[in-house]
Amino acid sequence: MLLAQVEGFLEVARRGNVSRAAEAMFVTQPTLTARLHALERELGEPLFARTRRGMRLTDAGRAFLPYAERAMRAVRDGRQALTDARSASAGRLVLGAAPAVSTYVLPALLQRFAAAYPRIEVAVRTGHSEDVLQMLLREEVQLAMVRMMRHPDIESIPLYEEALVLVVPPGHPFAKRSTVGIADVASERLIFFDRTSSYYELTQSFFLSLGVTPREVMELDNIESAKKMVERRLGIALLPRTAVAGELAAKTLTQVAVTDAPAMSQKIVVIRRRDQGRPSGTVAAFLNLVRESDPAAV
Amino acid sequence: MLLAQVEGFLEVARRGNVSRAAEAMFVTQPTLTARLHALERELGEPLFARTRRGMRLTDAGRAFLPYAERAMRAVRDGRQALTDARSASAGRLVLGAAPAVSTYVLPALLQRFAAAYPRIEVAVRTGHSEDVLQMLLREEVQLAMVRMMRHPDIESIPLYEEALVLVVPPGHPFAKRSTVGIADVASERLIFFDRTSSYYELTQSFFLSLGVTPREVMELDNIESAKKMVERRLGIALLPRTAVAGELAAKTLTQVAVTDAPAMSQKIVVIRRRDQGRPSGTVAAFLNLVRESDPAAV
DNA sequence: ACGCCGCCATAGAGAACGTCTATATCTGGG
DNA sequence: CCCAGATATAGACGTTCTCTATGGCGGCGT
Repeated sequence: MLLAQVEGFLEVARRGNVSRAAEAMFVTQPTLTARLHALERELGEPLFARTRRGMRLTDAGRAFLPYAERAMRAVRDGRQALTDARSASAGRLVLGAAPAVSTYVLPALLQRFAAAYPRIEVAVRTGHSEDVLQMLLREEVQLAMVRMMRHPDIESIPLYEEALVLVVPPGHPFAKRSTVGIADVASERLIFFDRTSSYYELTQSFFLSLGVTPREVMELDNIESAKKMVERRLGIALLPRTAVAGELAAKTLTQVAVTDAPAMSQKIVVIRRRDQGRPSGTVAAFLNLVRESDPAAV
Repeated sequence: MLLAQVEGFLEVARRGNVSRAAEAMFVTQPTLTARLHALERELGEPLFARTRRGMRLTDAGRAFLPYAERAMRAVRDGRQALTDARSASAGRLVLGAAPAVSTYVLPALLQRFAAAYPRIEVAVRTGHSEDVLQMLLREEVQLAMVRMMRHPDIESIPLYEEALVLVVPPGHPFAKRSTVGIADVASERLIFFDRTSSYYELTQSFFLSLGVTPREVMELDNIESAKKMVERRLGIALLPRTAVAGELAAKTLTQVAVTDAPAMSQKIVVIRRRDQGRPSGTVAAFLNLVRESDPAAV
């Protein structure tokens, strides 16, 4: 069965006249007649009664009519759905994100995304990078923003570089010095966050590689609490730069450069299943927005 | 767009494998590949991501999937609806009927019809034959059971012959005589029914043609009341045979033959719009039942 | 490391069928 | 009595669909 036949059936049923229907469909009358005959042959029943005045539906035709309309509407809507998806004017996007990204980077990004694509519904699932990767592989999320990881089935798009910066409370002795050495840091009371996070490992290995044993004072399970501890002068901390941008601007925290320390940072990337072809629809829309974002603004 | 393409899309989406899907659809793999390519070309977007392991839906493919399913389901259901209609295993039938038919003939007919086709929904609209004809022409009913009428746009199928019979109460002088003459009848008190009915005209013209003026006693607007009047010995009546079959059997009324009267009867037919082709579905089912009915049983 | 197997894509030939123009057939109306 | 307007039919043409055979690419097992 051809959709052209179904369409012809509907057009003729509407107009009761093959010639006019053919004209409206930009085919000749014999063509449309042939389509109707083919459809009737396939269905094994005449759909029209031929009269001198034109074509009238038979009982069978009347019975088939609503289904034909439904089928054509489904195809039409399907085309429209693809157009919508292409222009990303509507749809749904499910993102995964590591906690730091979810808390400090995504809000601004999603604000702009929602402004650009108001009809796209967005959902975010947060978890450690490894967990989010699993979500992506299970196709529970379409995109994920996590620290760079290698996996054969994913491709990565660089997002930004997340540096760990040393923050101290205002008035701290370090705040007055333009720079401090790594040895200075190790002798301070340090505040760590989230032992299960990759940042924790990063920080630890950083000190270990320098043969320095940090004087751990406190360990919090989230960044926000760690910031508060520093603000209350309970210690100093190495925190992701994006997580303290607000406090630095508000001068409730002060950043101190560590001169002899290697750059402590990890790359944050957007990852995507490699087997889903070129991005399209809502996914492409989000990636475009990410790409055209001013990296400094992130 | 071809339905074969949509079907192929669904099959491949389900199995994630062109070769298996092709096998299931009884075509070769290159054929199915071509169908998918054609569909993607027409929609202007890849629906599948080709991987080493097979075919995976892209975002666009996922967006299109529900519409494809809907379209195929509509076509499948449409086919089924036609099959149902053909076997008349389900559907709807709207009948028109003259009052006498509706009251005395249809019940038995519909009882058997409902038994044979329990899933067919039946509606009956009653009116005088002329009005029912108009309903048929306006396609408010599919079939009508009325007295025989001529109209260029309808065709008639003989149903039965409705004779007017003379009925008298038991114990009436006529009841003891094997036959009565027309003159005897005219001198009795007669009960007529429904001045607007064709039976009324038929009866009147019958007497007039014989130069006899009936002594009208009573006129009721429905047959049922007329019967009651006769039973209460208020007169005798010429009534349709089907209307008094029950009373004759129960011996609450007695039929008397009128020897010198011409047959007073009219033909009851089933009529149908001529331009609706050969009957099918529920209509054909009803006509078949009518045709195979024992005429005596009506 | 090598070859085999399973995957989809491509090429080319042949058949099928969809579409066109032109014409036939029927019927009601002027 | 012919014409207008309806659908059906015939035959030629071209597209396109489907087939067989083959290619290319990776993974997996030996």
